[in-house]
Amino acid sequence: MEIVLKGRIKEAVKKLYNSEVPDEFIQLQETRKDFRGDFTLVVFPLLRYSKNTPETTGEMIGSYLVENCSAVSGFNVIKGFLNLEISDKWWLEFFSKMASEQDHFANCRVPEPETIVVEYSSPNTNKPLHLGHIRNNLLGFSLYRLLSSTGHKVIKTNIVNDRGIHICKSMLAWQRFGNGETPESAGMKGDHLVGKYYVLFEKAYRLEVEKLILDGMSPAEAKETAPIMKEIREMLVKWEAGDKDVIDLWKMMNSWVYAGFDETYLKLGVDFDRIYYESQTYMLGKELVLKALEKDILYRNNDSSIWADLTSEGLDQKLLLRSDGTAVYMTQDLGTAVRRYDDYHFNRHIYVVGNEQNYHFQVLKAVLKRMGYEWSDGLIHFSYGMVELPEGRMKSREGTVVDADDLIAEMHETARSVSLELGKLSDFSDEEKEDVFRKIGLGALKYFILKVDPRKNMTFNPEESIDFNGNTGPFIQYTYARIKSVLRKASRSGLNDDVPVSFPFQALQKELDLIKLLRRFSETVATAAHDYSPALIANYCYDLAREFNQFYHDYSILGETDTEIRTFRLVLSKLTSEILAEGMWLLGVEMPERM
RNA sequence: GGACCUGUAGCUUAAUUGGAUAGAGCAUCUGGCUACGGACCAGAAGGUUGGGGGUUCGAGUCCCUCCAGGUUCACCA
Repeated sequence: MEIVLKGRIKEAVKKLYNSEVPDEFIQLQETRKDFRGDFTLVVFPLLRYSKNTPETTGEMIGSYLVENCSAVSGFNVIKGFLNLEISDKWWLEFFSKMASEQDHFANCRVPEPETIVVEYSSPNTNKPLHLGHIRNNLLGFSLYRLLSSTGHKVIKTNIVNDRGIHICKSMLAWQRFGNGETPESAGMKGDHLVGKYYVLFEKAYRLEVEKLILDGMSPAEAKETAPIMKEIREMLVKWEAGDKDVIDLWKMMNSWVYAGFDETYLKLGVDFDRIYYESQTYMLGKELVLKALEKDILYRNNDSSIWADLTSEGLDQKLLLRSDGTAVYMTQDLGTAVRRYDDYHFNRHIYVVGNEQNYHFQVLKAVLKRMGYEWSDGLIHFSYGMVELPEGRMKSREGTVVDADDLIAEMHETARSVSLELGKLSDFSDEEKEDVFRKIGLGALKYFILKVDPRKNMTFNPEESIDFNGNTGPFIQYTYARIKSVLRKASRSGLNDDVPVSFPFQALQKELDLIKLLRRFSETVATAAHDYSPALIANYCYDLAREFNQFYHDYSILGETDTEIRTFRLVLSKLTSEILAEGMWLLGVEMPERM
């Protein structure tokens, strides 16, 4: 519609003022609710062609459109805004077409699909997933659905940080305090068990440091010389040397963690096409660095560590290999990027990683570019804000981390108690009930996280449980369930909800509002995919659910005696439920048929 | 100190990317269930968009400058 209107407006300016207007001067937008009309043309940019007042220019273009464009039924001009009214007939025809389409994403497909790698999750194998990971996973997964819905080929990947000194910590603590404990014997999820030993290590380490300080050592020196720290370093050296005992222990404990992660991923409803392990890419990174050194892209320091000088790009010196020749974080990320390009030849590579690593990704791009990889322009850091608690950042050492599994369980529990209090689902079996509670609890959590601008830090207050009223996932799920209920009742009564070819009656305001909102779906999906913004989808779904609720309260659906009007309302309801489900699907939220 | 990000009602937040009177939810107050589901709807109250300048027909949005907060600048990952 917009395209047609824009063309006509161009035509109008040409006829009326004998000038060609560039596209960006034709600013067409949806009319605000408080004004009469459907689309609004901002006439200010056109004044240079009309050489007239905004009001007169608006009047002239408006009259032209009413005469020459059948869809435009009227207009009004307020200040410099030309509000165009689209005929009900046009809206109803549009609605019929949309309701009969099988694939609601058809209109948002991009003309040239790309291959896009999305990396998300990126856990460490020394502790369980927490609330920050939940945000990461939900954003990553939703980006995948958004981008693939617009026609791109998207590969979901994960990079597992499975090597390094932090991993050795839980291994050592398990050796020392574990007595052969396993997830089975402890009755714990594997990742939680390993996390427990990580905490035990930190405790033991702190004790040793405190003792040394008491003996008169400086804090810095104490941290360096604590015996347990020494053991850790020895263990890391053994790991890198491939010592059988250490490697076996590492493999065993990692397998526990992976089993635990898999369980959490399954509960969250996210998955991956390909998992990369740092332990398998850091060697490639080392090779790349050494090769670049030969080409004088990098330089070697006196102590034989290797650095990149990025001062000409406005960045600092960056270490790429330690003096002892071992790899750092950046080294392995260089290796991972190159390997992924070899694997997929992506057009874009999106890293879903917290904003604390903004600098890291600037450097990563710059170094790859310098090494001659032109595709590094396609690396995108999707940077999101931290999840904080009311008292500040989550600190694993202080035990203030909100555990992912615990939170999911709590949401499920809250959904259960709210539902039971409302007396719902009394005819459901226990399993059916639990499944619905799970969907609602998870829906509340996902929506709560995805509806906010990813760039912003968000605070999560564990004391106040996530709302189920207002702008929330359950509100949208509820609206969906209610529509489904109406449709069930209609089909039991043998009422028709097929798409009629035309609606020969005058539609009411709320009905038109709903149709207008439905029309915006494909446009919203396209924009959200382009801007990497699941929040846009979330807010759209909320608007739609709200609009439907108003419509629902104002007008009878099943009680309407005129067959055509009732059919129309049934189809309208059905289409709304489909679009709601599609939108929430993009966010990874499941919709219960009843709740 | 350098770089980057954020600041909108008491709280959580939106604003079609520079458009009209800044829009919602929570909390507070008022009204509405014999209609197809009240996890709802309607209404009231709540704002100097952190402050100040600038750009123009027009600024929450762009530029400058302060203020506040966060992140980062590691031979941690």
